[in-house]
Amino acid sequence: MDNVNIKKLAKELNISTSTISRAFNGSHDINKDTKERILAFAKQHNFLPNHYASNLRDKKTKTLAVIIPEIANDFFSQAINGIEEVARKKGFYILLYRTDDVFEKEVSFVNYLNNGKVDGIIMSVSGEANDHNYLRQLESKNVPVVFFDRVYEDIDAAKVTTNDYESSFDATEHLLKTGCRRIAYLVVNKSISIGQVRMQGYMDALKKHNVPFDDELVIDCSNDEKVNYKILTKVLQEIKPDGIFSSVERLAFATYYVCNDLGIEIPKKLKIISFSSLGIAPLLSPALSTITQPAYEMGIKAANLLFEALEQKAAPSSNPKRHVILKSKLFIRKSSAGE
Amino acid sequence: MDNVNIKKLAKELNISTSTISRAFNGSHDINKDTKERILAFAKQHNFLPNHYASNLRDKKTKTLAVIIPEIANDFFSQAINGIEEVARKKGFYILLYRTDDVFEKEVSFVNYLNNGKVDGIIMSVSGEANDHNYLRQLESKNVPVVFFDRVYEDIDAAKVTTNDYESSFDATEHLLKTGCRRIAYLVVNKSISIGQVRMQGYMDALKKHNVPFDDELVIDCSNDEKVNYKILTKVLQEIKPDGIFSSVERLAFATYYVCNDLGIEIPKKLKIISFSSLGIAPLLSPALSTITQPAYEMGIKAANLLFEALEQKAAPSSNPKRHVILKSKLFIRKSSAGE
DNA sequence: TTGTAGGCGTTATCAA
DNA sequence: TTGATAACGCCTACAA
Repeated sequence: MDNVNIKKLAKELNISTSTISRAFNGSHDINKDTKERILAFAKQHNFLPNHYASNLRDKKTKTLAVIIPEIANDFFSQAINGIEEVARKKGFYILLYRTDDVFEKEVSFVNYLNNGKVDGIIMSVSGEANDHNYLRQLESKNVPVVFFDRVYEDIDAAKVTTNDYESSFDATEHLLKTGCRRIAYLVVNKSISIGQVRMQGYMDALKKHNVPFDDELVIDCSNDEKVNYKILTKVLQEIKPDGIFSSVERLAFATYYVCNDLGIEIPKKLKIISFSSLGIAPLLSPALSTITQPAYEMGIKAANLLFEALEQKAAPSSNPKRHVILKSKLFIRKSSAGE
Repeated sequence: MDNVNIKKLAKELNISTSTISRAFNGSHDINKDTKERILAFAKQHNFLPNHYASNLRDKKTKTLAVIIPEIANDFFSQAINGIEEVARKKGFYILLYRTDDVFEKEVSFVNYLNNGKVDGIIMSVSGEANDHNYLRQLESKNVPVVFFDRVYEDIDAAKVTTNDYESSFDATEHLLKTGCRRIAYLVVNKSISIGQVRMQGYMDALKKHNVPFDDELVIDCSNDEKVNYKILTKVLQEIKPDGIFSSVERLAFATYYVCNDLGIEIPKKLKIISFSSLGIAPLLSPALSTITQPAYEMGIKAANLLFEALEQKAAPSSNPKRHVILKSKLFIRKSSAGE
């Protein structure tokens, strides 16, 4: 009996398809013995109701999409862990998509999802001042979206972020207190909201301490490691900052490499602090000071918000579109130590 | 016009559903103008053929499952990148599942997939001397499986691994040449095949250099960081190895932490080398010597093998079940430097 | 080049 | 407690 389906099973068992269906769907309108007999026989024949057929009937996919800029990154991989955790408990599947920070990929993938492929979407975005209609179309199809970390302000969806402004302010202030006066701000994409918020914290801390803001010290980097290496080499040689506040982990690493090669001592000649979820930051040479976001918890929270929205959809009452802000932690280590 | 489907579209356009279907499936049996008119109208109404309905007809899901022990790990996240890369080009979706190295989760997830949910599976396994019938059932349903890195030898599927034996041999020999005589082998699960192969390389290198194998130096660790910390503290204090060969990145990090706390100097008092895909290994204090597997390439290769199998299924001719072995690279850094 | 119609495998409704 | 049946949305063989 190849390619078992509910009909063949029904024939074999001399029973109707509906009863079999009931056996699999936890219905109580079924005799216990019948149910057991069916499940045993089904197991023996390696049968499970076809997921796609069920979906077609129910319009529930039990699947959610996770769209993120990168996977090989401690922040995002920990966030995925959190999402996975929740999804698993709910019996949901996870569809993963990586945008490489390319806005067009994000758009094209979201558009693909616009056909009932998933029940909901969790994403960390890759664009900013763009046309976000592709997301509004999802709304119109009742596919809830939850943003985490990198969000679009103009889209009315649930959001999970961290207290980026405060953290940036504190980190910058910390560098100032250790004596830095020329603090470079490293960013990958100045224009995205998260880059802007973090920069605002940086600027306000400077202001508070009467250190003039210098445009030259805002270093716009790329996604290409080699390009970043060149940019940073030039910065360290020519602009000569005495402190680095990196809004992205990757750029802190690049700075370490450049310092190694140029023989610049950290923290003696240059102090560094960075947003980073790297677990082994204490093991770096020197140990890296970090602003560490609760990546795992953010994933958990984002998933929970999504499930709230999904359950709302079933029984709408309150507004599940909330903005949750979790706190990052500042870890001061050797890389930004004072004398 | 809410909940657009092919029928409503047909009515609106005064055209049959088949023609619309043709417009979306690259059929050539359709007038160019008609096609354009349909696609334009569909786009305007935000319509895309329902994925689940198409699948039900075609029995093709355009989806593949990736099952791995962990996500927040440089090796696996890079491998996912490779898989994603290939899948994207083929227009496939990726369903991600993490087992946490728990065999039961692997079994239960694979069983869930046994209902036409995916076209194929790529996995790195989490068990060993177990009953693998749950995988054989997939075979019987013609769902191809490709293993990478951690494989089940007894399952006849395509496999992608690295030259673990050689690498382990070389790494151990390297430690011996720098003067180590009491080299501890750190492993998470001795019994899984990859742990065994790596250990064999270790043992054979010892033998070649006439260093007796000491069972006490094989350290079986756990998945819990705290437990590992305790185990390793005890090992370093009581068994006092002069070299560490770690089969898993995580355990090398744990060793670093313990050495920091016990004040054991690396590499002076203890030399370390580890399997690891960590990009910033050179930035550790001291820089970590690594055996680095081509994680990304392994992902690419695994995905390619899977697609070969899928295409075979369509037109069976040769046997796509192959075993590809890629080479790891040894990077000798400060952590295992001689005097 | 286009249209008609049946069926993919499941489940909910209704009737028995 | 069980059974018959229609419908979910799409695609393809066949007819026109």
